[in-house]
Amino acid sequence: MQPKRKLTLADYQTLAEFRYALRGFLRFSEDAARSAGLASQQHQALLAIKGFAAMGPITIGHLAERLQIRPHSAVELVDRLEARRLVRRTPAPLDHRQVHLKLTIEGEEILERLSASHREQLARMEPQWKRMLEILHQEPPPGAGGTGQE
Amino acid sequence: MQPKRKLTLADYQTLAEFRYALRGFLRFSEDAARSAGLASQQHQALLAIKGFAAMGPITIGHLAERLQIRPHSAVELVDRLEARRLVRRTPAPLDHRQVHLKLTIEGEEILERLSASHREQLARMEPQWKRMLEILHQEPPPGAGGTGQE
DNA sequence: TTGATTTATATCGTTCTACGATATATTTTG
DNA sequence: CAAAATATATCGTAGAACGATATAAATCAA
Repeated sequence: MQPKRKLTLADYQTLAEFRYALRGFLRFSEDAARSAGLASQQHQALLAIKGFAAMGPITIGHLAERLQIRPHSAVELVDRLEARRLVRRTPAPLDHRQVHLKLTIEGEEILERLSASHREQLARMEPQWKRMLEILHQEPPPGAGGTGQE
Repeated sequence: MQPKRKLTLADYQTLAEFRYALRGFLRFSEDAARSAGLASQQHQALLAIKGFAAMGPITIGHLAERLQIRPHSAVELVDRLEARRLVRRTPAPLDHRQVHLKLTIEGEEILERLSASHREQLARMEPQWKRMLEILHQEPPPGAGGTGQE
């Protein structure tokens, strides 16, 4: 359970840089969603519904799993999306407890715009992220752990 | 401003997979922070303070920039951290408007534990993330865009 | 130096999202 | 058919960030 080696200042810096990059992406995404009139989680829900489509219509429970939230939180999220006419609930024919979710035309349109800009942004960020992930992955050679400062 | 090519179902799936992986990491991080008795943002603030240390003591304003939040939100975050004795404010000697932030011993200890587990988790996730980022980066050849399912 | 402007931090009230606890409807099990 | 399990829904609460605004310190203009 103990870490294999002591963390150096450089390790903290790398972790902090990674978080900074992550925050940068999340802010981009949040701003993009807000520009489209959505909360970030609403955008992510649209994407999860659309991305699941190939496996059949998604239920509230599956949506919750994809977003890593509790099912009853997904209920509330879908409530908001349905109020904005971006998603529609349909009772599942086989199991009447379940609800199937489907994007409306408007939901599809908003998601398409957001997905296009996200794909571009992720492509832009890819080299930086890759570099940071590699640094985090590899163990530095012994004696090479310094502060890296000055 | 228009996307270069139409998004395929596979594109949505890849974007959704990427978000799913991201959510997975964020949930891991949130759970880890919660286990240490912290909110996720509190953990991220500790990391940002520590990671900035090589560039000198961090101010509220710099912390806000690193976390991509407004300065007055950083104030509130630091309020909570100081209440838990994880961070201490010190008036900046040169500019008395500024405040310098420093981790307490307890703050250092908690951060060290969390950073070690995060480094391991990121190393675990690295291959998957790298793969997804590459897929998002490269343009698929024309006619190759399918659903990718089954 | 003094007064105006800018910068850094702080305070207040509000909003959003997720949560725990709980409820209802439907399916499955015995 | 009754009991247990599953899926979705409702209600009240809490945490974090925000906009608007306030205060203190530094800088600039003349």
